[in-house]
Order: sequence, then structure tokens, then C-alpha cells
Amino acid sequence: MTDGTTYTIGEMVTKGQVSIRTLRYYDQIDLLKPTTHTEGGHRLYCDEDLSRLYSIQSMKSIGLSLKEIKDILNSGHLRGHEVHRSLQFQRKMLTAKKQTIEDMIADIDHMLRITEADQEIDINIFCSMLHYITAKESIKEWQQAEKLTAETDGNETLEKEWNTILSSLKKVIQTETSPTAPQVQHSVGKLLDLMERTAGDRKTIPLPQAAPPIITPFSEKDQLYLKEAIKIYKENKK
Amino acid sequence: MTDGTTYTIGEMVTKGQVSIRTLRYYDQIDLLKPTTHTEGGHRLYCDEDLSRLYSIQSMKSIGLSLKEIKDILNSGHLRGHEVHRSLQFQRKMLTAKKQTIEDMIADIDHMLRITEADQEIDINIFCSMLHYITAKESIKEWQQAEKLTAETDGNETLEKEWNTILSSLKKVIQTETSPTAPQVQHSVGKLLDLMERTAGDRKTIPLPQAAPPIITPFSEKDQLYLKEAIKIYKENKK
DNA sequence: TTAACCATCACGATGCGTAATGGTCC
DNA sequence: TGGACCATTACGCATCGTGATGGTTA
Repeated sequence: MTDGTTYTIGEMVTKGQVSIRTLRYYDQIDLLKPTTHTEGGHRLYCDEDLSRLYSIQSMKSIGLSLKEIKDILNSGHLRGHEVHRSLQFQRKMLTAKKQTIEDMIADIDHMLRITEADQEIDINIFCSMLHYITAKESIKEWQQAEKLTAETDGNETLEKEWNTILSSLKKVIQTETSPTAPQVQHSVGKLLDLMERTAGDRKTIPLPQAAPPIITPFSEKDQLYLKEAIKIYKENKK
Repeated sequence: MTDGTTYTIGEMVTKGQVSIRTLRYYDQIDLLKPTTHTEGGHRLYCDEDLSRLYSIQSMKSIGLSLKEIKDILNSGHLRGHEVHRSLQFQRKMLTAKKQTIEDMIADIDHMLRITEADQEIDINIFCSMLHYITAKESIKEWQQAEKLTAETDGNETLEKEWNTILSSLKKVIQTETSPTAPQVQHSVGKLLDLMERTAGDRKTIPLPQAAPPIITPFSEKDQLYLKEAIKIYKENKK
């Protein structure tokens, strides 16, 4: 029975599904040390060591850190309520992490819905929209009562339109097209229209007049250009 | 308009909800560098820098790494399908993480259900049970067809009993009580009973005869003791 | 002048991956 | 004796937290 079989580090690797580096690291931090060594200094593990390795892996798989695992394994025995508290604490940590991830996924989904797959996107616009989405909760807190519990679909098409119009405006600005050019004036018209329709809904879509912490996708120079184009547009309307 | 307001690092901290260390780090890795410096070498940020900070934070909040963020911000513009692919990739990563966490939580819940809050627990037993739980999936794969889709409640009470009986046996072994002692013989009787009841269900509960990768909570010496006690028990029964 | 405020190192933490260089086992 | 196996040392990663020590600003 007590046959005292020993394993080289390589055998441990195959039995335990770990890397050599991992076993050496565990040795280094005194988490799992081999019971013996050969004369040449090679590590030799026994069955108990293997068992300990399995224990370590189990505890890792519920998210405990190596330090926590070491403490538990060294403590010898655990009072039941300590186990319970420890497990429950771990549960809380994990639940919080899970919530964070779920929020991230929700934001990503939102972004996926409002960006077209085949459209070129200016980074500033992208970031503005993303900021708008991710900051939504804090904004909501800030301006407490908002009655946008309705379908988000309507808003999402609005957001898509914003994306489109902002992109085209960005483009004419970059190509230094004159503010009086017909295409620019056309875009400005759509912009003003969009602004009105959005304002009826809410007013936090990133725009020059929005205050921090809302990001505007337009630089100061861009904003001057925009104001100019809008002024011209309004004068022509009269 | 172009008032060229600048912010010290401290002002950026309050506006952006970041730590000084973070801003200095972003400077160091060329993610967000101040536009100017005072003669004395103090960092001075402008509005565009602040805006960039918000962008960074937005992208961080959907789980992108600082390196990814830097690449995106430097790229200037993104093709729509790249954005989509990038976001979808990120989504996959997060979904995988989420799944891992959910598995961990499920295992923890299982452990919480089968450990009593007021009972002292031997670590080896604890780890054996945990290993049993966390290794369940791989075990299931290994012995494909198993019909334990039924209520787990029945098994959980069984597992609780295992916990109790293993604990008491551990205790008598540690106190070096003679295998012939009545309390030991009593425990052995319950152990054999439990073994039979468990065997009717399945046979993977950690026990000496279980092969790796199932951990046994008993050392080799303990196992010799147990065999001895069981032998005595059976002889007395005759 | 004196508080704030800011600067630059530099180590620490997590859990190993990944060389680089050289000794051990059979 | 050779080839597989093993040893140690040490840098790298990601994102800052946390001092230590000393200069800048108003």
C-alpha cells in the first residue's frame, strides 16, 4: 500500500493538467513544494502532493487567489461559519464582477444597434455616442426624472440618423468645403431638423451646446464652422 | 470662444474622476499627454485633452484595454465593419468571462448548500467535495450517460451526510482512538450504510477506492486505519 | 515664507509565459 | 554518449497604488 510512488515534475504536469512553470511557481511561493528531490536537485512529488494540487485547482476554479488557497490549506481545518462567510464573500465578489460585465455587454449591444456595419465612422463621433451611452446612468441620476422608459427603438433610429448626419458634416469640414456649398447647407438643414426632433424627446445627444461631461465630436474650430454654416442657412431661409 | 483654458493635473483629476497616478501613467504610455507644461515642468491640459480623457474612459468601460484604446484613438477613423467586428469580438470575450463566473457561482452555491454553517470542516474533506463538484462536468463527459437529471436535493442531503460522517471519522483518526472503540465502530456502520446508499445512486463520492482525479480526504495512513476498522466491524457482524 | 501642489523614480501585486543558459537522468 | 528532461535566473505583462524625496506655485 505504502508504495511511495514518486512523480517527476513532468509526470505531475500530465496528471494535473498544469504547466511546468506553474508547478515551479507554486514551489517558489510555498504553495506546493515537492516532498523530495533527487541528488541532482530534480523535484520529486508524491501522491499527497498530487492530491494537494487537485485541491488547489478546485479552489482556483471558484475564483480564490493563490494566497487565499495557501491560507486555507495551511489552516488545517475551518470552522463551518468561516467557510460559509468565505464562500459568501467570494460569491459577492463574483456577482459584482458579473454585473459589471453585463453592463458592458449591454452598452456594446447598444452601440452595435446604432452603428451601421458598412459606414465609415469618425472616432470622435464614435466616442461621443459611446460616452453618451455609458454615461447614461450617471446622467439619469443627475436629471432624475426622465420618462424615456418607452421603446428604445425610436430613439435608436434617431441615434442612427445623428450618426449619419454628424459623419457627413465631419467630412465636409475635413475637406474644407465652403459653408455656403449646397451640400453643406443641405446637411445643415437636416441637422436642424434632427435637433428639433431630438429636443422634443430629450436634449442630451452630443452637440456643441451640451455641457461636460458630454463629449462633443467637434473641435472648437469645427464648432465655429458649424455656427457659420447655420447662420448662413438661417439667413437664406428668411 | 477660443479662450484656451488650461487645467492642471489636479483640476483634471476632479473633472475626470481619475487619480493623479492614472493621468501620469497615461502620459507615460503616450495615451494622453498634456498639450503644454509650465516652465517648472508641471503638466497643463486643455479642453481637447479632457475630451480625450472622457473618450478613454468610455472605451475602458466597455472593457477595451489601454493599448486597444490607444490604437483606436490614433487610427483617426474606423471603417464601419471594423467597428462592428471589434465590438463583436469584445462581446464574445465578455460573454465567455461571464460564463466562467456563472459557473463559479453555481459551484459556490452548491458548496453552500451542502455544508452546514455551524460544523467544523476538515480541509481535505472540503477540498474533496469541492473537487467533486467542480470536476463534475469533466467527469460527466468521461462517463457519458448518467441519469442524474433528477432533483439534486436528494443528492445534496446525501452529500451532507457524507460530510458529517467523514468529519467524525477524521476526528477519531486524529485523536488516535482505537479502531475497536464503540464510537468508531458506530461511525463505520454508518459509513458502510452510506456507501451502499450512495452506490445505488452513483459511485463518485470521494472514497479511498475512487481513482484520481478524485481526491480522497484520507491519507494512506488514514486509509489503513479505516480498513482495519471496517475489518473489525465486519467480523463483529458475523 | 509657507502650504498646497506637482515632479520623477521605483517597488509591489497577480499568475504565470517565455527565453537564456547550463546541469541531470537513463 | 546523446537526447530528453530538469534546474535557476530574470524580464514581461496590465494598470495603476503607494511611498520616498525633492522641486514649483501663488
